[in-house]
Amino acid sequence: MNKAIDYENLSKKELNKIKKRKRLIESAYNCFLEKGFEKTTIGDITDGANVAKGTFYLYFKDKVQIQNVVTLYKSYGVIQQSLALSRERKFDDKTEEFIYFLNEIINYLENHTEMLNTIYNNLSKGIFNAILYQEGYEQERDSVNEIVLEFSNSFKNVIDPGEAREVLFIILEMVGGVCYNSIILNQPSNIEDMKLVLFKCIRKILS
Amino acid sequence: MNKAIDYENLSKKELNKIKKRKRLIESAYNCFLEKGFEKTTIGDITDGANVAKGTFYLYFKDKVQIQNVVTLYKSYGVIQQSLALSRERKFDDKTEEFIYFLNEIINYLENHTEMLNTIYNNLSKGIFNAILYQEGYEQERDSVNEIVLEFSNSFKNVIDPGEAREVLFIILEMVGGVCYNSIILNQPSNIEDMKLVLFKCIRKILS
Amino acid sequence: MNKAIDYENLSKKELNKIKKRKRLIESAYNCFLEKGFEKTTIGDITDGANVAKGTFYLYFKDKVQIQNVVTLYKSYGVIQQSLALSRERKFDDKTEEFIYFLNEIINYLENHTEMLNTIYNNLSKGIFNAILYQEGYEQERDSVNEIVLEFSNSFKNVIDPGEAREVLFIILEMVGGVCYNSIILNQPSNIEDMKLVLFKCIRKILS
Amino acid sequence: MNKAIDYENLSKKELNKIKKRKRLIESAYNCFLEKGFEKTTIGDITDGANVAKGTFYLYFKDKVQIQNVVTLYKSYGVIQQSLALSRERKFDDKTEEFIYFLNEIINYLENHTEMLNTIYNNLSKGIFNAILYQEGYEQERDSVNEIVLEFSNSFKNVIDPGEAREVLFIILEMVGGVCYNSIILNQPSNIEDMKLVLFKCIRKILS
DNA sequence: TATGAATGAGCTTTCATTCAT
DNA sequence: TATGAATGAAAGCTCATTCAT
Repeated sequence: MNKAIDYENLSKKELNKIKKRKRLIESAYNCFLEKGFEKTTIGDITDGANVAKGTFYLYFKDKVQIQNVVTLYKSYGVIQQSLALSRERKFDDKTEEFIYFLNEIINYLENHTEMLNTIYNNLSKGIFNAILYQEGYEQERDSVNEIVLEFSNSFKNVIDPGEAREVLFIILEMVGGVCYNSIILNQPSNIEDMKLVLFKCIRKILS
Repeated sequence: MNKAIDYENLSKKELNKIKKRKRLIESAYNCFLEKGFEKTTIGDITDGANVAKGTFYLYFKDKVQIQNVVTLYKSYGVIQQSLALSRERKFDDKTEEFIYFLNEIINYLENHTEMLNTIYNNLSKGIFNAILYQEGYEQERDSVNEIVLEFSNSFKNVIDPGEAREVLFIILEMVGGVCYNSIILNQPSNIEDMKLVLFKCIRKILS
Repeated sequence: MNKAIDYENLSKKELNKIKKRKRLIESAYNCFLEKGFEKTTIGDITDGANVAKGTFYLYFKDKVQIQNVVTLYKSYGVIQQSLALSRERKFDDKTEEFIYFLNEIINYLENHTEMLNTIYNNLSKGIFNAILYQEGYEQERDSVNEIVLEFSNSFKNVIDPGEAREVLFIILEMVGGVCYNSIILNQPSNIEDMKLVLFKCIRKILS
Repeated sequence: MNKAIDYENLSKKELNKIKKRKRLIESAYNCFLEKGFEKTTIGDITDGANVAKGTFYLYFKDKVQIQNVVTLYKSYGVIQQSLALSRERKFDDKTEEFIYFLNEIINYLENHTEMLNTIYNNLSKGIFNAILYQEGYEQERDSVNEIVLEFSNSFKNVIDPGEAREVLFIILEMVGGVCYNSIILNQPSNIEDMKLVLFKCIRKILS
């Protein structure tokens, strides 16, 4: 069982907390999209989530933390979706499945530049980096661990399981950096050209 | 005489005001680059310009106005520089000189994406649009008028001088829009491809 | 039951809020009397009420709003007091009781010209007019509604209950206008002469 | 010669200063009537007088001083006008002429309650009191001295010329106080009743 | 846990007053 | 004298954060 959170054994109370946290994250995401990070007040977020202002601080330290979580949360959504699509295809080769999975992430971001502009102009703060290892991101860390485990298992023959986590993060950081610079800034060149090189590198890493 | 402001006949006092205004604009530009628009306070701007807080309001109505002026000001800088480069080349053909001038603007923006990201993600608010005709932008308007005059003279045989201003603004708005969407968003395609089409259109307008 | 606010069923917290609001109103009243409206700062009001400056804005939108409420509040006090005195007399005739009530209001204002000068030179803004129907005056509106109800019941035989509110306000506006002009400006003549005519009119309305 | 200021021997420059001062006073008067004392800024006053802001401080110490001067100035205007009317009548009896003069002042104030409400709710600060003897009111003092001199001459048989000034001021203060309280506050009774008593007192003083 | 009233630091803005020219 | 640019104290108002209930 690789579920980090065993939803079936959670009490009603605990489920309620998780739901409330999710409502806060969704509300924050909508507010950030609508009015931007600075113009969004804690009151806006709690109003949108239908909770009292004080409740916010039971779930998040401050506005910066929920911004990070929103980024992580939305990143995680993209990754989950891309993962599902790659599994559907029932690849024989794990490497090709993984490349397909990365390609789906990139496609998604290409088609959702509004995410790259509002939330993901902090893409480097997202799932791909060190925030995860700080306090206050326990729940997100659990979610990410599932993916790490799957990656580790898939490539246990080529990647030392003790280093699988690091390799995955290096790869995702590469993807994230390339997406932001290429899609948003067109630097150093367009995303199609970048993908060719990127995937060549990744294939080498996984061989 | 196409100088809008006759700097040589200005009193010391008037020169001082222009300098102080420039200091405020430069300070605001630096602050916006460093901390972003929202995080920048009026105090930050006046500190950086070495003037008292109240002084800000002698020159600008509020933070939004100085942001617009910063954009205009920096735009104007780019345009001046591009204009100088195109003159240096001593073109025989006015159209080719103008195209070269536009190309230099585009090159500059390609190489200064930080400007496109901080100031110029409001490119449409810049030199290319209607803010100029509102109150509070008198000085900027003067600067822009010089360029309009030169354009009008260069193409008086093909463009009705009474419409020269409008034509120039249409062209600059085309350039501005293309730069923002192509360089920043890579939409609809990369800037090299866009330039070919863009210049073809402009040549037709000026023939 | 004609109590708009059921004080007995209020939680301690709600009672506290009502008390705090009252303290702010009393403090504002004292400040306005002492230093006048313009010279009074929000800080003066909150200092006098022993609360933090920010707290003011939990109860009132701005200084103009609390001024209106002070006027309403003090008006309401006068009306309550006059109402009590008229009930004490145990009139058989409702009209005479009502005239007596109005007379008490006028007597009070004659003897408290300082109120007419500080607060009530905006008498027309007081209980007698449309502010009550704007947002932000909910609590005052409740208080006034009690009086309307009593009036409506007393004269249900001569005044259509659906119009009782309007009739009462017309009468009070007459009284307010007459008091201000006659007591303060002695226009068109002194208050004793005015009262005779005024009460004659009102008796006709209620017959 | 009872002219305090010899206008014919003034240089053009000095006349100009007097005119400028008058413009400031008139502008202040208009502003105070329009927006009230507090809401009026020094800038409003100097704009209305067509002078620079700094110029204000060459003529007046601050806003309070010009308010006093406006009061004095306007008071002086009323007194001059009333004086002219009383002279026109060519009374034989100096006392009756003086009473007539006072009556004209009162009539004027009755018919210009807007002055009593804006400027003259500080009537006691006006011509009738001690401000005159402070610094910064030299020009106004000169104007008042003319009137004192005339009064002193008229009643030199009944009033010790060394006390004439004081007696006149006592009488004017009586008149001022009565006007304000009776016209504005209707206290202790209406102005017609008050006048009878007032004039009886004054006749005794001058007999 | 959840609430929302209370707080006060910190921001924007105004304007009386000064002072170099 | 006259000017008006410059100042900075002081006001209004917002909002992240705390804490008693």
